[in-house]
Amino acid sequence: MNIGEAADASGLPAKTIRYYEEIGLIRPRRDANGYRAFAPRDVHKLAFLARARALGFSVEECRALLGLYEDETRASEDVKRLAQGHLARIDAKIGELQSLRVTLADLIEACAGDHRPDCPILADLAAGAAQGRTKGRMR
Amino acid sequence: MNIGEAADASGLPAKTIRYYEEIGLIRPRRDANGYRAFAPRDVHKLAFLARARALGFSVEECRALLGLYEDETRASEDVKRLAQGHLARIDAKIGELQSLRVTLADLIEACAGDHRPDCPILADLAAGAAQGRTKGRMR
DNA sequence: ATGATCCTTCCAGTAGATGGAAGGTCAAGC
DNA sequence: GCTTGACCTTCCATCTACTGGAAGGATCAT
Repeated sequence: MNIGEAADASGLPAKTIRYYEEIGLIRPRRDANGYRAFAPRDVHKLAFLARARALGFSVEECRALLGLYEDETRASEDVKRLAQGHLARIDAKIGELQSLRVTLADLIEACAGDHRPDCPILADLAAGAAQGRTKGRMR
Repeated sequence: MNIGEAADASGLPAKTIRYYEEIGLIRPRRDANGYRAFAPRDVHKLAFLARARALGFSVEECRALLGLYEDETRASEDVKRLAQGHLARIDAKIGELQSLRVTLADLIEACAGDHRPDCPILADLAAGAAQGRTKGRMR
């Protein structure tokens, strides 16, 4: 199976597959002509990686997950811990974004959005660094 | 005012300030010795940038915002449009993360997290690429 | 044989900094 | 006057996770 087929089968672009080989996530053997030859097992790993990346795991986390996946003697505890760490980061990110969202939505609402120059958004950016938030929300 | 002071005053690391100069966001003048000399106006711009970046605007959006801020004849409409675009991207990102969060939390909950190798998380990653989701949630 | 479509490697670029090396400058203290 | 240390300067490398493209070899269909 050449890289094109492996790409179709795994859902990853060929470029990405080459990159994953470069960083040592997979090691497909090579045909006599130098072409990469993907065994079903390789394609399976690629699909695993694609799914793990889609769930937001970092490439290094994916490496660890793949290692655990291939280790018959793994403890599910290790997998769970890894996933929990990732979940915690996602939650942190969501919280961060929701906080931004509130501030930004307030500012947008306060802005007339017409042809005049007066703008609470710019006013906040200019003053906000000092401390002022819209609507005087201060801690 | 040297870069160290400007950094303290604006809340941005000196490295970042140099970077912002490099990409043309600010143009502090130079003292005879080659040191950057920050006028209050420069520091104000840096603080503006720090706040805008903290709100998640991209550097290019910050450039545009700074341009609007300095343009007395701006229309608040333009600022608002920019901010609305950013808000939309934040909302999209939040949605994406929340979706990941649900899947991941389900998987984590299903995982015993003990010393045994059986693990629904790995099972999902291995099979998930095909289509299976935990709890058979399919569209 | 020829052209299209594969495949290969290698280099560069993306965003937004950050770290570090090598070296110039300045103010204080002795 | 000289050293020490805290500044400052530039330049280059590194990070994440790819992606784009150039140059060239291999394969396939006609």
